[in-house]
Amino acid sequence: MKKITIGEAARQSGVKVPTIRYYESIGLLAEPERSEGNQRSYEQSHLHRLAFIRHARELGFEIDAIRTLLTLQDDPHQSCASADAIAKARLIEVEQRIRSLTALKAELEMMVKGCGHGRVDQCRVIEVLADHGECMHPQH
Amino acid sequence: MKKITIGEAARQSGVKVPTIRYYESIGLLAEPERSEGNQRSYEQSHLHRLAFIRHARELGFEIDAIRTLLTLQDDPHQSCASADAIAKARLIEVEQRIRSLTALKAELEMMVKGCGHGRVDQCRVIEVLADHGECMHPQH
DNA sequence: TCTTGCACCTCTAGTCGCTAGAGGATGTAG
DNA sequence: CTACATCCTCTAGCGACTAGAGGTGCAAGA
Repeated sequence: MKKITIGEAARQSGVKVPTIRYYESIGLLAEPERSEGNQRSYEQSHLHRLAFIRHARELGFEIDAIRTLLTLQDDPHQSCASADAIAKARLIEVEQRIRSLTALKAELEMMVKGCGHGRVDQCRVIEVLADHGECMHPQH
Repeated sequence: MKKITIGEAARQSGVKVPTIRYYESIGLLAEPERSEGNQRSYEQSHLHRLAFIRHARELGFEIDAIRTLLTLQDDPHQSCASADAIAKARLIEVEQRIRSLTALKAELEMMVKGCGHGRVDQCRVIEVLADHGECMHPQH
């Protein structure tokens, strides 16, 4: 068993050093052994954990959701209904976010296209912002 | 000139009372007159400002970008190149965000569809999170 | 062996854009 | 005159980190 330093763990997992310490401080990652000089010394299991966390964060899961997913992973005989529910909830969030961003994109495109690159008083960008009535999506 | 209280301003602008005070504190909204009893008393100009800010926030512009846009609006003879640049930058951000969310959506759909609703050890949700190699988009 | 220099340690405070709550003053309707 | 809503200021909290200060550990070269 070669010891894995926090820097090495960061390199292998793609999670930054301070973030690893932060995850430990909030109880998301188990405290590793320490070297004689008080430096953290990780096992492979920690690296798996970090990879899991990182992937989940990239998918936009919140820390609390990840906490739940991790406890589920630790008890493989449990029903995966909760995991399923968490993922479904996240999926709905993502779909909603995409819809709203798509509307914003359309509005921004109008603004940018309408900009005559002249003076501010003829600028669609400023104008649309100032007068929401001109906006394509007054419901927002 | 009837006086507009902060509550009334909040109702008309759709910006919450504490948020209005917050905008004032960071210098985004000019300090209004005060009543004898030290209560804020707004003018129409403040309401226009608030509407502008709110719309810009809904479009996802950052406070600093809004600060710039507001100073541009105050000087209508200036070139609107900066406004154009800010809006374009925001558009690019939004497009990027939509692309990445669309990828996440696909991955989440795979996870949810693959979940057999049984035990955790057969669950795609947990499995995909744990093993990034199974992920559709290993580049993220 | 000494020293250089990077990586590590803890701790606090800052980021963004609000939001919540305490504790008190003001304004208005009945 | 008394409720009661609304207002005031101030501080602290949110999530998920990130930055920096001030100090220690450790491996490699001279």
